[in-house]
Amino acid sequence: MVSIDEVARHAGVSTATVSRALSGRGHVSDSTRARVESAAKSLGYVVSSSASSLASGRTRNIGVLVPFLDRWFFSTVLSGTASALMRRGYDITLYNLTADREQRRSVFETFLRRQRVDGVIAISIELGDEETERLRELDLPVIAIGGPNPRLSTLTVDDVAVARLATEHLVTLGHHDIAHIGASPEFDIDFHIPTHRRQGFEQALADAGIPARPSLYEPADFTIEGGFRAAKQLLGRPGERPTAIFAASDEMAIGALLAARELGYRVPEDLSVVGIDGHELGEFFRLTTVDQFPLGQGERAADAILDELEAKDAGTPNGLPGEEPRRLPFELIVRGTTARLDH
Amino acid sequence: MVSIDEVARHAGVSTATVSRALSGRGHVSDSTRARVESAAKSLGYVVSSSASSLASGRTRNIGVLVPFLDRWFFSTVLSGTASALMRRGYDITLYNLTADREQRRSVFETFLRRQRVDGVIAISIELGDEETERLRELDLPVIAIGGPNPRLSTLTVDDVAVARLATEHLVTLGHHDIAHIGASPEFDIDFHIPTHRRQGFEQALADAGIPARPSLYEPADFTIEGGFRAAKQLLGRPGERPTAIFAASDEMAIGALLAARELGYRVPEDLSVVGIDGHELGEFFRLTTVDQFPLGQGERAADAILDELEAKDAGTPNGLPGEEPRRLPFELIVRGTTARLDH
DNA sequence: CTGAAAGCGCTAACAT
DNA sequence: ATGTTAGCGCTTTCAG
Repeated sequence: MVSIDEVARHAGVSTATVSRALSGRGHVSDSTRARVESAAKSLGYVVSSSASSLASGRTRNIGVLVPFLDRWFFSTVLSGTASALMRRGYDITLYNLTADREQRRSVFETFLRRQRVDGVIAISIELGDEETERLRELDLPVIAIGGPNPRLSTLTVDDVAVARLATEHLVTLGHHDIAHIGASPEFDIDFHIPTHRRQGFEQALADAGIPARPSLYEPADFTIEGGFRAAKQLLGRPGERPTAIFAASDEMAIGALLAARELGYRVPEDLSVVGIDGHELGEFFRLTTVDQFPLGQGERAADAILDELEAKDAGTPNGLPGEEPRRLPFELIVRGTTARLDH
Repeated sequence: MVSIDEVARHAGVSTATVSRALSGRGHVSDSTRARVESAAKSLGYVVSSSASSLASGRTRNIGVLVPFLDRWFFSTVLSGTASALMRRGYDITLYNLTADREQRRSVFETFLRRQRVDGVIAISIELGDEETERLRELDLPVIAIGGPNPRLSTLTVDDVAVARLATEHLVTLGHHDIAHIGASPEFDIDFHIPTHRRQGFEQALADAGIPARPSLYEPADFTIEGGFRAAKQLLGRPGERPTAIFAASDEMAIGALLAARELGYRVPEDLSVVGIDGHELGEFFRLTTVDQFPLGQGERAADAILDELEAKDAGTPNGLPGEEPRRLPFELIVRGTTARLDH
């Protein structure tokens, strides 16, 4: 591998000048810079990241924590993050937090402490107090998508408001008998999103003066299959039948659509269905949803952390932890699975 | 950040001994090792990756190239790779090759040359000659999933055989009028998988003495929506109608299933459908498919590269490039979308 | 089995 | 604007 002295020799300058010319830190005359750059290019020189990191303390690398790699939502956010980071010349090292507690611990106690990264982005991770503390001890910029977590900088979408919006849409269309597919009321309180979405659903009903009916709740696990099963229950059992279904994720909404179709219900004539997320399949299924722009979330997190890094570098730190959570946008997308209730 | 001398001081030994005790390279008495380990643990010491890499030339980090992050197949392979690497203490830095040619170039010319990784795994990337050459110049172990590429170590599934197997299944069930959804014959030859699958399909038909019929080919783009559209064409237009559909991916097969249902065909009574891949939704849709175990592919690639690294380290390099491509397993999974043709 | 010391390849004062 | 030089925090001979 060609090293910096070789470039220096070819350009007829010192290694310090090569470093300055190539990194853009410190002044170098235009003519020397040109000479250095051409020498570097012709030799195929690229700065060694470990040598540079060791000397400068900067790695040009961001650690990204994800809970799942193979689920649409997370991989889409990650995709946004990856492209934004790469655009700005940063590498990304990926930490996939698995169910294995021991392995998860090791990410916080070992992997992240190798001084391999300049900052950390945590994508929709439900962080324990200890984990949050480990992150803070890193003394690195951290951006969490999700939360809000008062001890970290967060980008968060207001899940209560999102669910309220979806439900209000149904109410506006005249629906009263609206079922809920998502977290059961006694759901694990560690995982907040499903609970928030249920709360938003209930708020919208309450605002409209519609009493909640336990028989219209059906728990499911956020997959297509889970939504399918839940909808089968809701639509198949005798007694009160909903005219609309609120599904706490698009995947479950799609499952519900499939179930309705299989039972012979026409959507949206006999049944309206609304989801949440902005899933890529939503368009195909003509699904009405509240889009939360996951790709954009990933990009924003990347930009936020790089901005913080640059500000820190320039000596004007912004984005202190503990600040107000930054709010992420969302939008109701009305497509073909919801319609006015026929009287 | 606590450094190695602190640990050395606490344990009452030299930094060299700390290094040896913690890395396991070179001999250290059991009692010293124990003292060092406890000092390290109590101080929360973790080796600095840049310092260690600079001194040793080893990074404990593998670069992973993927063409898409947000498509099921690739993110599943990646998931397998990530968990296997993490299990063995390796970090993974992710390079998402986008459509942007310039950015793609920069991955090969710059990002990968930063000496940040000990090896590279390329997941289903169609590498150009120049790119292959850049990879070889890195002088690092490289494993490509896909190919085969005679200039690289590859793990490849025999796509021709896979498609043949799926088609033979249909033939065995008595089908003659079998449609093909996938690459059109004049498809971009740069991207091999769709073409291989079409060839396997044709071989199976030829073996069974069934002439290929152009009207039973419908091109599609490997998405659910693409499969849906293609199946609508095949099943909706007047003239000869297939009794079975071979879809070159599970996603297209699922689209075809949905289209069939919408047109009122019963599956498998009126129409058999087979896919390829082993998609997570296959079970839900009762889809007959040829599974290629993407999670396992990712794990195998990780294990292969780590084995190569260890062998190299131990001075017994194996897995030279140019070797025979290692074959990946696949298996016909017969579920509910295929049945014997009714006469 | 352990310690001393010489780098690994770069960056960042400090000079000039 | 550029060069000199002292590290950055480890690993690895080389001695002992």
